[in-house]
Formats: sequence, structure tokens, C-alpha cells
Amino acid sequence: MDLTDESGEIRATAFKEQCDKFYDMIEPGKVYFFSRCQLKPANKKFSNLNNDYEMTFTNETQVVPCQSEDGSIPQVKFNFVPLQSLADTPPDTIVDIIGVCKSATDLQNLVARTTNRELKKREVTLVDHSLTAVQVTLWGTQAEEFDASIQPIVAIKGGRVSEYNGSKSVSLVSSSNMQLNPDMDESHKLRGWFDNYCQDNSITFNNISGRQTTDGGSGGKWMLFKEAKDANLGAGDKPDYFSVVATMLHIRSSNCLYKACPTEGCNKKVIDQNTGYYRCEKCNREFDNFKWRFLFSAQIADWTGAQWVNVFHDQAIEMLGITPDEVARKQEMDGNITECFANANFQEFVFRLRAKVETYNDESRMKMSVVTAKKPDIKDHCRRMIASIKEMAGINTDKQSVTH
DNA sequence: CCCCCCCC
Repeated sequence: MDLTDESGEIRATAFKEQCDKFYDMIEPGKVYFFSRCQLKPANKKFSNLNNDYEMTFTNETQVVPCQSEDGSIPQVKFNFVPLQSLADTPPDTIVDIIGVCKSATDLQNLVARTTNRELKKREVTLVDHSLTAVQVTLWGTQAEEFDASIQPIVAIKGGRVSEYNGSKSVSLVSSSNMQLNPDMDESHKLRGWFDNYCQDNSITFNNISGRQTTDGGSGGKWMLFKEAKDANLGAGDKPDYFSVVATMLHIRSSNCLYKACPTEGCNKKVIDQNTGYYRCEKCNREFDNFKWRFLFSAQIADWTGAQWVNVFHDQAIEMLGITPDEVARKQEMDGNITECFANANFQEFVFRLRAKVETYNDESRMKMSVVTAKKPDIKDHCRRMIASIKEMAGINTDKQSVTH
């Protein structure tokens, strides 16, 4: 439950017996005295309440209805972010938003693939002054009962940003609070703006829930190495993909090349027969030549940690700016190939990485491979960092100024 | 101690 008084707000959780004990008694909108709860630091992954702490009920906890209400019950506090800012908000962030319901889909019935549970869903399109449209996903009863025909103002506290195919939407979760046509300033402003300026379909909204990909494919989340680690990436059946801007710390130069099958598209490592012939097991054939290909491990790092990654041929060429033949020639000439890595060492790249936990002999190890490595687009990189700084500093990116 | 939050 999320509690509020005139000074602020805090989340409280009751487990098991405490939950049973108080479930029927505690109702939204009513006032209670809460005593003897336990405090713990709030996990911001699940709450965006303006409080660094959360409360947990204990055996000692008492909840007593407050009978002497003076009618000035504090209202739910929202900390709205403009819809526009959701485009730069990482998935799983908890946000408060408000917008006009421009349209909504019909109620959809579907079955969750993993749990076989029957789900009811409705996608609601919200718009606001930032001329942005975003889809909000309602579930269950809220989906069933939602009436889009009146184009209500929709305020959501604690919605969850999600990402699918590179586009953002907001999904309601159990702790989310949705209010329709709430009696507050933002709501009235939106009503006036929408009714006066948006009724003739002359305004084009930037739909950030439309399919548009900014970093090369599904699941291309931006993560720091620590976040990737904490998120337990690669632990599932399928590999996880994420993007990171990281610095090349070290390239393992020994065995950074291999002799590959000359057959177009094969690339299998050949066995040197030491007879002038090279055998490819995959093609089941011997060749009198081979081609050099890159394959090495490298250590890359951002400010939260370092990571060993496997680098394959095309990505290696992209970063090093030289061909494996040049490296092989240098190796033969003087045995020192250090300078071959000069273009990449201590340089920043935008890496798209594939993470997968692999198990050999009961030992699990995270394996990461470079899917793509590109020079950073500085403008793009800066934009993302600024958004991230603002988010960390809690700076609102827009004061909901009316733009017409 | 929850924290799953669904689908394309």
C-alpha cells in the first residue's frame, strides 16, 4: 500500500499473517494511524515514490482507523513526466504520467504463453502538450471497464515503462494507480488544450510507441555492466542483448587469428596438415589455401565494471581498421603485432553485446560476444547521457509548456 | 519475505 500524509508519501508492505490481519480493514482513501512498522531502504526498481525508505509490517504493527478526520485527506501525489521523455526512459522505470486518452483498442483476450493464464488487455493511447503519443497497457478489470469514448484525462502513478522492438510504452502493474479526469491543474490544462486544439486531427503526434528502432533491433537496451550483472543477464534459455558505450582496455593478442576454410561462408577453422594442405572438417575437404580470420577476446569497460568479450571477424575489422592478413604479415615479419591494436586500444565504442550463461562441468560462466561495435555517435551519446543525468538528478525535462 | 505483471 502507498501511504500519504501532508508531508509526503511512503510505501508499506504487509506479508502473510499481517496481510490477512489488516486486509479487510485497510481501504484506499481512508485515514489510519500506523505504528511499529519496520523501515528499510526503498528499491527504486519497483517504486518511484518520493521517499528513500519503505515500511514493512511486523508482528508489533498496529493499524488504527483515524476517526477524527477533518476532511482534509491528503491527495495522491503525482510526479508527472512529460510523455516525450519516455522515449529516453530506460525500460522497467516506474513513472507517473498524465495525458488525454485520444483513442483505445477494443478489449483483447489473450492467453499468456508462459503461464497459460487468460488475460484481458486494452491499449490506450495518451497524448499531451509535448505532442507525443504513447500507448498505455491496461489489464484485467481496468482494461474491461475503461471507456475511451469520452476521451478522459488519464493520470497514472507508478506505471512501468516497457520496451518492445525498440518502441516504448507504459504498462500498468499491480502497484500502479490510475485516475480518470482527476481534479487537478494538469488535468484541466490538458482538457482545455485538447478540446480546443486537437479535435480536428490537424495535429500530428510523435508516436513513441510506434515501431521505430534506434539501436539495431529488439531488446537493444542500454545498460551499464553493473546493471547487466545485477539483471542476471543471459541466465535464461535465450541469450540477452544489450548495448553499452565502453572503452577497449585490452586485446588478447595471442591466437587472435585463425586459419579459416576458404569456402565462401564456411569460416570453419582448418587443420594445417603441414603438407601444404588444410583440411576443413565441415566441408570434409582439403584445400591448398586458407583465409585469415580474426577471433579474439578483449576486455572492455565502462565506469561500473569491466567485461571480457569475444570478438569475431567483422567486428574486429571494424574496430582495428586493419585486415587479419596485415596482422599475419606483421607477425611473420617481426613477431610484434602490438601496434596492430593501436587503433582500438583505449578507444570508446558502442557495443551491442550478446550475453549468455554457459555451463561446462557444473561451472557456470557468463559469455559475452560482440554483435556490433561502432564508433560512438557523439550527438546521440550526449543526448542519452544528458537524459540520464536529468533522470538521476530528478530534473523534469519539461514544464508542460503549451506549445501552440 | 514482494518485486510475477502477462501479449505482440
